[in-house]
Amino acid sequence: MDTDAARTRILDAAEELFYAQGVQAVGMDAVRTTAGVTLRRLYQLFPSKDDLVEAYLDRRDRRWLADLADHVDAVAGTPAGRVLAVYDWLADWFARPGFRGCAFVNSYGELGATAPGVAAAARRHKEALRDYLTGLADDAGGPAGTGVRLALLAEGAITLAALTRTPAPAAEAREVARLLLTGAGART
Amino acid sequence: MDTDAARTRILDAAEELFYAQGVQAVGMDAVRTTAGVTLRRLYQLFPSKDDLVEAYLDRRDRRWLADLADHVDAVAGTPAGRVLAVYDWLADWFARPGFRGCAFVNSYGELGATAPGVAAAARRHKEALRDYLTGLADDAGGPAGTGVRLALLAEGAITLAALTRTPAPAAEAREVARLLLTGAGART
DNA sequence: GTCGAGTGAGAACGGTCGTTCTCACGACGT
DNA sequence: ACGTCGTGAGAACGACCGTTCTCACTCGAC
Repeated sequence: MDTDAARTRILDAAEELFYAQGVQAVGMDAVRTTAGVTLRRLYQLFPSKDDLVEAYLDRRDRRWLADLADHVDAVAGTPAGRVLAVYDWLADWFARPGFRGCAFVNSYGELGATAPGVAAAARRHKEALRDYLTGLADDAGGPAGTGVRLALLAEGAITLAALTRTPAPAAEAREVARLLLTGAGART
Repeated sequence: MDTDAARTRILDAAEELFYAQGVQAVGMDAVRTTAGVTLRRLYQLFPSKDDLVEAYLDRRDRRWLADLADHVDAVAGTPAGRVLAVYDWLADWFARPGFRGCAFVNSYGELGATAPGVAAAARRHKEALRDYLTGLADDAGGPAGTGVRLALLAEGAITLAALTRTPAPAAEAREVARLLLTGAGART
């Protein structure tokens, strides 16, 4: 098995286990077993668990935002429709088996106080989401500040969907987002 | 020292340490030292760490909601003003030193997958908040479903305030809440 | 064929954590 | 005064975790 394949398998295993159980609940041995690589190889590619955790978050950040953007781009609707498509995608995500909230929020709560790299990764992720939503809001002609409010709604929906174990918060957030775009102050 | 005083000191220490550093990062020995009780006493009152964690969450749930309700009750305004006071209180909370997001969300991310008691406590807390906000929304004459949307906004604000380390999300959430109460569909 | 470098598999190590045990001491009933 | 029971302080125990080491083995270079 070449290096790239091993890297991918390790990151796949880490993501599956860390997301489902929390970082601290998963030992390096479990990652090794799930990935099917040797412990030596694991430490060659990721010299410490911290490195592996940050690599896991980095890859998930890129993939999550790319998946979201792909879904939005697949919607050939009005700019406002593209904004609402964000919450449809969230609803899909919430309904997927194994959904357990935002990996970054979870990791931040668990490790943010002691691992600066984790805290920074979580911040970067949320900033990227806010910037993306701000772009969509601007395209849709929403009033200034709509982007951060859309992010607020998405964030609340993710957390509440995780805790209540239903995708319903996505629809609620979508409805409020619709109000923000078409309501007082907005040029529809 | 009598039993009640020891209980209080232990819960104070547990809350301070668990909230600041995460549950798994704090050993029972650290709780003992901070509380100034003997290890034997600690285990007499809380037979396992799980018990201590659940007691910590239970007490925090009650106190947090009571503090919020106290602040809302201290506002002698209109019913809609009482709703908005929730977000003013959140802004206060976000600005307090040591603020690190919602203790329940943090604990859920860390332990929810393996500790059913923690997951249940987090769910109960969020349900209680949603019910409280629904009551306020009904008093203010908001349309049906406003309560859960207010909860959505509060949740997003808490998470984003923790990650961005600014109290600004509270003001954003307040503004959207105002829109929900006075905007389309609402009987002002 | 022989040598050497790298690999696979897992044992080993140092540290920490949750929990329990030891043991000397002090308060209290008689 | 004396025995007894509960307490305080901390050592001890078993388990686990992150990380490193050992060692037999494979495979390519000369």
